[in-house]
Amino acid sequence: MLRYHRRMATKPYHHGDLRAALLTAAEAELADHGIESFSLRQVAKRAGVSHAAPAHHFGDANGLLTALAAEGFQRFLGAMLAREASAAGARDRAVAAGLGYLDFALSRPTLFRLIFSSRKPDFNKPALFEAGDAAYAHLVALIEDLGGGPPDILALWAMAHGIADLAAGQRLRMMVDMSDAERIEVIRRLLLRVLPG
Amino acid sequence: MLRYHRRMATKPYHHGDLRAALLTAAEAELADHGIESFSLRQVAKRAGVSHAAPAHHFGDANGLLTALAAEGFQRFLGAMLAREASAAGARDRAVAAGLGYLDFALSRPTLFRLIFSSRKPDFNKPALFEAGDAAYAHLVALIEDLGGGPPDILALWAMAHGIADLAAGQRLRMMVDMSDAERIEVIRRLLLRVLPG
DNA sequence: CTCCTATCTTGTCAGTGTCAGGATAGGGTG
DNA sequence: CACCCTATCCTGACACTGACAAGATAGGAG
Repeated sequence: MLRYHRRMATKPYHHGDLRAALLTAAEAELADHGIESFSLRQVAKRAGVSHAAPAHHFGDANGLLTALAAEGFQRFLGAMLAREASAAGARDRAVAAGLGYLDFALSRPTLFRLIFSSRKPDFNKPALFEAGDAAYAHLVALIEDLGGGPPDILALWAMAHGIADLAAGQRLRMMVDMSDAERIEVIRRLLLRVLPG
Repeated sequence: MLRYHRRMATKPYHHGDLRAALLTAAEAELADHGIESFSLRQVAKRAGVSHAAPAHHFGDANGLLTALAAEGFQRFLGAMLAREASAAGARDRAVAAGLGYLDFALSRPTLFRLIFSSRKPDFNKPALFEAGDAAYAHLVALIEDLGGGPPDILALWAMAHGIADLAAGQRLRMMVDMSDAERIEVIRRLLLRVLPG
């Protein structure tokens, strides 16, 4: 009884929404230390919970990263859709998607790496597979609206991904010196090079 | 004396060329388990040496990966040059470089990831910085031979890198079904889209 | 032959992921 | 209301990891 009241005064035994809290903590840890130094215990500590608490919600560390990757793919698609909202016509929409692709890579580089360059997430897990598939399906739809085929899909995807991945890795020194408007204009022209028609 | 002879019968105390042996062992470990599960002790075990032996040659784990990345960049440049050897003209040479870019990513995906998508290597270290710079300088030279400028450099680099990174991550299902000749022809056309002129 | 330095080993420490077993909360059943 | 049942969370333990300190060994310089 006494222990009960002392606990209630400080912190409840049951978190309430630990799963979501762990996901946000994991993303923060990922952004701070990178995927390669990712620590499950640090995530638990950041969420204010014991080191074994995540196991019940995600199984193991890869399970957490798999769930985070699935959520990341949704936000990745959201970043593209956000840019497309202010686009007129199929051609402009495809370009906007490419800009959204880059937006995501720049604003959340480690999440971008988790999604595209990590072996940790399990892509056989339905939640992640479907999230990734939805993003790809959207890309396909964009090209089909332009009357393009498989080679055009690959062209747009590779160009957008190449720019995004190099930018996420800070390999494009030439771009940090440019203003937002300049950068957008350069990327726009690059994407227009590879679009069909 | 007795211990001495027993040692010589099995394994010498001094390795002879441990530094090189550790680099090859590290690359093998990297290919087997990926960067994110890379273990310095496993590398030492594979090289048949104690777990603290690498420290003397590379300082810490990141030091080993930095040295490996520098060597990787040289082989990366070598892969491009190998393709360019059988090319006629500046235009064909730029396309060949892109094919070599992909060759490297497909034959050594984890080394490719170490070079372009990892935080572990220290790019301030001269050996690595210069190796990476040499590869970039070669790319610049290829475009300048074509009379292109900075946007054209970015265009070729982003397209080649996008294809290579997606392929290294096994994201291009459409390409595994194709023959080598088909794949080369598709990539060639993609690269020609972004070259100037 | 002696010493000196580079090289490699052994031993130890804190930190990590995962598993087993125990504690707690809250809801459903009698 | 009393009971228990399940999901949730914690504590403790184990093997593994990277890093450091101190000792052992080899081979060359003097």
